[in-house]
Amino acid sequence: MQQPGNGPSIRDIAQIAGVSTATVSRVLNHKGGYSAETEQRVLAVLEANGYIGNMAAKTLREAKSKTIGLILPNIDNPFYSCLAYHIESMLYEKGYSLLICNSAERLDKEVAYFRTLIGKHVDGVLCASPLAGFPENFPLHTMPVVCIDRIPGEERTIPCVVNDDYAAGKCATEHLIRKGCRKILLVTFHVQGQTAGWNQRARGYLDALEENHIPADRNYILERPGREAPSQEFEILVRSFLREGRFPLDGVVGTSEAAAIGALFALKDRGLRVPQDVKLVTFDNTLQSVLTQPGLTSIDRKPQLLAQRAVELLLEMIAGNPPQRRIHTVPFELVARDSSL
Amino acid sequence: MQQPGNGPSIRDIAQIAGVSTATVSRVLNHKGGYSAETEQRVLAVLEANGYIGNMAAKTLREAKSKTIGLILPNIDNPFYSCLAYHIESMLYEKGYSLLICNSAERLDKEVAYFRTLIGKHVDGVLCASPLAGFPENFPLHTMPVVCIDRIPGEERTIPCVVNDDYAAGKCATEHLIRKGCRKILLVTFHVQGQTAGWNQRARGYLDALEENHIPADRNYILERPGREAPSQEFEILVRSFLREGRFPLDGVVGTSEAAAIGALFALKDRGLRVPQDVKLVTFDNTLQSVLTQPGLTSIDRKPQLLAQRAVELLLEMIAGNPPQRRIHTVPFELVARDSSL
DNA sequence: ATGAAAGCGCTAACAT
DNA sequence: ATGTTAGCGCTTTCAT
Repeated sequence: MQQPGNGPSIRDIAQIAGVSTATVSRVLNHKGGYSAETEQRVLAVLEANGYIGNMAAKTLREAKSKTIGLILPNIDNPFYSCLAYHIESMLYEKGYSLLICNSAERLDKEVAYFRTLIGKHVDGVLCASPLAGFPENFPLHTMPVVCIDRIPGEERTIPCVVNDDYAAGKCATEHLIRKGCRKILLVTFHVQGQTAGWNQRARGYLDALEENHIPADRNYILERPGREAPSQEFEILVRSFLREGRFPLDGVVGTSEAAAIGALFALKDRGLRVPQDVKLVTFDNTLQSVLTQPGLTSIDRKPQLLAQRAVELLLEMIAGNPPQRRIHTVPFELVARDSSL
Repeated sequence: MQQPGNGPSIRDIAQIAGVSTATVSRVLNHKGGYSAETEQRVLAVLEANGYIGNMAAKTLREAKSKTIGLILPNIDNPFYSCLAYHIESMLYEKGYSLLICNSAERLDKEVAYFRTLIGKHVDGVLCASPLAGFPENFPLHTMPVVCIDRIPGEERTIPCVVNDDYAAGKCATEHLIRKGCRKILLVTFHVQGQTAGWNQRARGYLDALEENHIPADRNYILERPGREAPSQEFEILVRSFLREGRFPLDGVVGTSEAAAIGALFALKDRGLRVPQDVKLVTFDNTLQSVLTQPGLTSIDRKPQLLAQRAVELLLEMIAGNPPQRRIHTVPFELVARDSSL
């Protein structure tokens, strides 16, 4: 079979340089054990013939591929594309390629991708997904895996890098309370089968209310299934909440940008002014939060830091050093904008 | 060396099933030449032992990897992440994985990635980049390549899928003229060394003016180098244009969302109302165009169609059918919003 | 219908 | 310092 790009193989190079394949291999991998003169000659032949190593052969031999898999629910969501951007950037510097696996929130796709990744001998997997619902006997633990932004169920011992979602939910809610809000709506998504962030954010919301002696009310929690629902879905939810007219409202916490944007559009449509009538806080702080009018006060989850910690952790694991802790927390920051003035 | 996931190899399976590796391979690949009984037995053993094929071995043997490379300037730009989303989705259905290569507009990174892709024996490359400035002798043509959204220089015979950027630039400008604009600013980015879209869009802008007997004025063309400049860069450009105060203005064509958003912010800052004082048209029509106030009239470039045509074309080439035409044009559509009311 | 064996390009253990 | 060679897991040709 052909060499990639129809170029020369290590054997061709060896022949031209008048050495053995072993020597070429040693030079290629800086293993030492050759004279400076030989090195020069081999290097020159390599260069002159445009040698490109056959990674398949190398992977077959060494069982590593210099490739990392990234599983995420939706690359077209600005939060995840930002995460992917930083992950790619860091991995590139370390000589790794990135296989993108868009799970589209489908378990079957996620499982299938994981099998593919194993088959391709990736050196590790970064997973912005809870890994919930995998078959009992699935060989998840035969490879370094780090979860981002999701905490897999306790039965798994997979390390993860997350924000303190409980604290973030509390922080967002307290911000509104500090601004004088008392009737605060929580607009959130709902993901099955995980110890998920949203849950923690909702807990933070509830505790913030309680600590400030504001009675919680089930009617003030709007939930929609699925991580990646478009804002229109949330807009419908909030519209119907407003239509009933039974519930006074002066604040909204959206646990995703889609949730907050949906709420914003519903409020505007209803003639409610933000922030004068209703104040709004959201999560993720992507460019979207800057573009709306008013700009959205948003919990910045520091995607670059999440990416950095996750990559560091994964590379450590690949190097053979198991992580000390299971859960790694990255700080967040509330960025105040006009929506909660 | 180990099998991926420490699972069984084809030899283990053969042994357990009491057949030869050749037979297992034949069953795996539905090649025929075995009894129904044998098939059942092998299939059962495969299943029972959680066999996962070693793609490295297969790739080494067959010189194909069921993997496609995608080179793009910035995965965190909503237009490209949308493109990536659709490409991934279609390729997944066809059994391919996607290697993401974020060139960050750096030629060195692009070249390095291309070498890596060759080494990994990818079956083809999709490239949202002009492939300009590659070394003369670079083995670009040893692999199926399709360009998206960029037309590589004439010296290359690489097929591409694009919009008619000239027509789109003209369309955007004519839309403003039809709305009564006569003093129209073009805010655009500038990419070196290519027969680039922006160029065509600018040409369309100029021709639209000419055909409507509006004199073109070099002062009304604001250019910024680089495909991926943030909106702030364009905002600065437009601010200084407005600050001079020498130029009456009633319309702006931004050839990217960043350009238009920068312009919008600069106009607002200057106290100019959109669309009453100045009307605005942009390109790309991502969610961003919906979020600003007012919503932006935008040229929808149909990223899903671009992705679809590009993937189809590439898969055809991989199947051994060279494309009939070099340039494949995908329609665009102007979506009117409040910014040009 | 099935098996034996060669070989894809590379690395590493074992010569020398 | 350098060469020889086995073998990673797979497909395929050639036997039978």
